[in-house]
Amino acid sequence: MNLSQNMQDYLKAILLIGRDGTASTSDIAARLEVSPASVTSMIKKLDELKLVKHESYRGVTLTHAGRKIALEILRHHRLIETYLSEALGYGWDQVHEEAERLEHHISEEFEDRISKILGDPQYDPHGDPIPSKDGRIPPTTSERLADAEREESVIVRRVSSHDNTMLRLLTHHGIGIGSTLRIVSRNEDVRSITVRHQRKIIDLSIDICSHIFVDRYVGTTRQ
Amino acid sequence: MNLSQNMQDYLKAILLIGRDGTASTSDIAARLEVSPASVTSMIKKLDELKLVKHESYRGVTLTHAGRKIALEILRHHRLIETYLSEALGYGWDQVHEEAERLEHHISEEFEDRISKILGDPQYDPHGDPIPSKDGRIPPTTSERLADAEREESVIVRRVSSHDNTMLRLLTHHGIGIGSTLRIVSRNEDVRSITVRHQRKIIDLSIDICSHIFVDRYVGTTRQ
DNA sequence: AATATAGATTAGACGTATCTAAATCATTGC
DNA sequence: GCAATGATTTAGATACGTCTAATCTATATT
Repeated sequence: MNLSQNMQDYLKAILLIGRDGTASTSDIAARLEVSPASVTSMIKKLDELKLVKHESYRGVTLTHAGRKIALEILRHHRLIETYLSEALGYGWDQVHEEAERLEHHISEEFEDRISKILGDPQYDPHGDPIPSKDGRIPPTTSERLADAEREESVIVRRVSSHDNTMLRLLTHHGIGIGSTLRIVSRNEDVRSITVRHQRKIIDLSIDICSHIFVDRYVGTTRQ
Repeated sequence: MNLSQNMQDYLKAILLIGRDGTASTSDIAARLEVSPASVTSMIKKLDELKLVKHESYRGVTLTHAGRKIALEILRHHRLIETYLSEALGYGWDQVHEEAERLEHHISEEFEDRISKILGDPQYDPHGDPIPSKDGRIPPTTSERLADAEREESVIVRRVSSHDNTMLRLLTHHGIGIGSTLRIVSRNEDVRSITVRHQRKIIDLSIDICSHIFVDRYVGTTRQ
């Protein structure tokens, strides 16, 4: 089964859209930055290949075979991001674009070797889970910093954005995966949250906070 | 200037064909395993982009701009091969295919980082020269083991083949880049050369020997 | 229940890269 | 100097992935 890079991208997009397994044409179009018409025609081909199930006007879901391929590409992506970060010294704001291209072109050999060198990591530099070879996805928090209460302490587990500016802003404040933050105040009027991080007081927009996933701090940490 | 992967492959092929700068349609077709007709139509496009100069029925040469791109791709290829070999533990018989795909998809950032990590190497795992960023090609020998005389001693500098079987055969005999060989006899009748390598007597076909480039041994070695 | 609207699909086109078959050119042998 | 041969180019077709414009469907509103 040799799929084009584009087909792989469609499958990955459908996987990542989530919506309890179903993706709409416009979801996919927005994500891949193509027209809805292009999505429809590609969906048709993927349906014929039994990689997705398409119900006209109702959305599309991955079949088992399609999901398997999507997970493999996602694994490639996140392993590559991790490798770029750990082995080549890339910043977490630089890894996405490079991985986006390379994910389609590495061999299984390459995948296995970098995974092994990295110690078979379960999370990438953004805290996103790396699917295992057999398609299992490590657990993740779905609590958003945006929903945290005043006086709470949280640990940053995942930043679900590939927006370089946002990532660099966090880096600038010294905030990364594993950072502990204390919520000083919620400023609903200006749509921001003030946090304390290593003695520094930082004001983060709700927009940013909704991309930051956290564990409530309870004295233990997940490695 | 955003070139398709295919266009890059054509430029690289023209560069590698050598023939004092000129490549014929059939040379390129053979190398890329496409029909001569496909080559003609691609050449036409590259000519319009001023990347090659095409004289109908007479062959094609790279322009300065085209050569620059071809050298960049070649640099990618050989750096990647070197990286796979040095950092990821690939054998020299495994690196070509992987590099062939990846060379089109790495960023300049990636190129720079792996080059630096490797100490800006000048030769890849097969001994082929890695073009520098400014397009210079390190020197190489053009003396073939196939032309060496009885009683001579030589040092293997380059193996100009990506044939896995051939490379594995050499590995099996412990022969690699830098190996010293003594020519025991030339066996013109059976088209082979017998060499001594670390006390072992090895019989190599002329076919293989014509892919092995050597320095005559004069007591000093090139690093 | 009828209609307005948002979303999805179809129709028809374009650009890229490939192919086969047919035609053309260049060279070499006689 | 011409014919034969081999290489090259042209012509016309196919497959892929994209687009815009037009049409159709589902659903929410009144």
